[in-house]
Amino acid sequence: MVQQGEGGQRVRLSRDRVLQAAVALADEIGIEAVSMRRLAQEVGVVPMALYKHVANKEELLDGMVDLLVAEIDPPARDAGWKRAVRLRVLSARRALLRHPWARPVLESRVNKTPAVLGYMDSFIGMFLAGGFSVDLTHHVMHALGSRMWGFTQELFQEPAPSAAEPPPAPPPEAMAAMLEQMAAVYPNVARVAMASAHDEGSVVGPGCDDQFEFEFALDLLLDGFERLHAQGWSSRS
Amino acid sequence: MVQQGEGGQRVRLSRDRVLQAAVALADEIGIEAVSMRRLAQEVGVVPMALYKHVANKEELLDGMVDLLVAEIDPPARDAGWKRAVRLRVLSARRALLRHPWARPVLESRVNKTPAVLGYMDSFIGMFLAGGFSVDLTHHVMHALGSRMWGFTQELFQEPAPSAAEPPPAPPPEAMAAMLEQMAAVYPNVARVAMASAHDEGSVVGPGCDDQFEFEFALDLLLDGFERLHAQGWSSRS
DNA sequence: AACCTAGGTGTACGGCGTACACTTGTCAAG
DNA sequence: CTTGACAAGTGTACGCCGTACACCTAGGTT
Repeated sequence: MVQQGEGGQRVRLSRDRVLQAAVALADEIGIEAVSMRRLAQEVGVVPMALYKHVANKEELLDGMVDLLVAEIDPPARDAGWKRAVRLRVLSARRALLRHPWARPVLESRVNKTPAVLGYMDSFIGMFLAGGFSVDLTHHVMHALGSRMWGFTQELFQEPAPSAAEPPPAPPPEAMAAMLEQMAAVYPNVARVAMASAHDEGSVVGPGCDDQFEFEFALDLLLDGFERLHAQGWSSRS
Repeated sequence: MVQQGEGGQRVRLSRDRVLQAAVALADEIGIEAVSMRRLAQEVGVVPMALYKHVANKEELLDGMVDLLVAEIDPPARDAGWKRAVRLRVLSARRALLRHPWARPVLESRVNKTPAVLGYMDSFIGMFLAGGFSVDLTHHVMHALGSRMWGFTQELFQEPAPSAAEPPPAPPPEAMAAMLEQMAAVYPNVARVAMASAHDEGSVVGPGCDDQFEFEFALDLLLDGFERLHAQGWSSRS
């Protein structure tokens, strides 16, 4: 995977090539396995060479987020605030699903880059353009929270696909016993887990449609926003 | 801080003492500074000694979460589902605010301990007891997402209080210039930031009431849930 | 031809989690 | 009181990590 020119001569590194490579690598092996050393190896260079292009690992991660943000569609024009917000969030979500590393990285970021601020700015702009008061817009952005980025803290997230293979699935009869025991100790969890599993034929496993859940909550919030907006809600009241 | 008995003799370690110490240490120095080595030093023992009480660092973090969960109040009795859920979430939030390390740790957890499952089970139970269908309960739990734990992904989280002191605040006139420039590039961000800052007299900084934002979004969701419940909503429709 | 400098190298340091072989302290049975 | 077993604590070591710092080197400018 070492990047080389025709005659074996090195291709010059650049900040952009470093960031692109980092994104590709994280897509491939997972963010927790991306180290400066591993990335350097990937671009065919000694680890310290990377530091000529990014100040440190934090800045590398910031740069990766910037690349992600660039994948999110701009706001739809003439669509009405609600539809525009919905479309954009779903676009963000698509970008996020293409890059599984992005969620934890976004969560960990503390300093906002210009690209991130730009995204937030234009996001806020959609509400303001829709006639929302500055006040309501503010609270509504908080209410959206991470949904602005196309994700929510998942209740049950399946363990990340890692190089280490998971323990072998227990045999079906043991599984049934486990389920029974589970139902005894956590009856409520069992009830909703069973119900959603039933609907799709899968006995266990996620058994619920991530995208559906996401849109369910998103629409619930958007409908709430609409109601508040219509009744001229303000935070001093 | 080495734990010793009267005559200087060691106090026996135990899993519980390890976990308690880990929580206290994380409260004090921040979770990112808690290492097995640092924790061992805190309890007056060599690092490897900890492994006689927890299998590895992951299990240590799981144990810390369990301690946190134990701080959350049980569901209120005879309060109606909405009030019960609201009270409980706010109790979780209080626990979370006492332990700033908990949010990132909760986010990173992948295997649910019995204590966590127990919390979720009784949480789900509040909706079922309120007459919610299993189906609606399922989606409603997803909609709550991390709010069940008393937090949401923050839009602007202030940098964690770390040992390293932050760069000195720029002089006020430079600040004004920065704000002006910011307003030019990110007009919408500037508008909502200004407005919320204005209300509280603080020129900049968070300038918005975390608790208020949290309750705003929580109530928006709960009201949405109520509406769906009242109209007998079901996911197949 | 001489020089400058941006980009790439090599070595090293202090941290991390934890495997593995060991000593030590405690307590129950003989 | 002795003994021996087992749990608790120790010491050393390995392979990772991010990155400071001094150095070399290839290209382009003068």
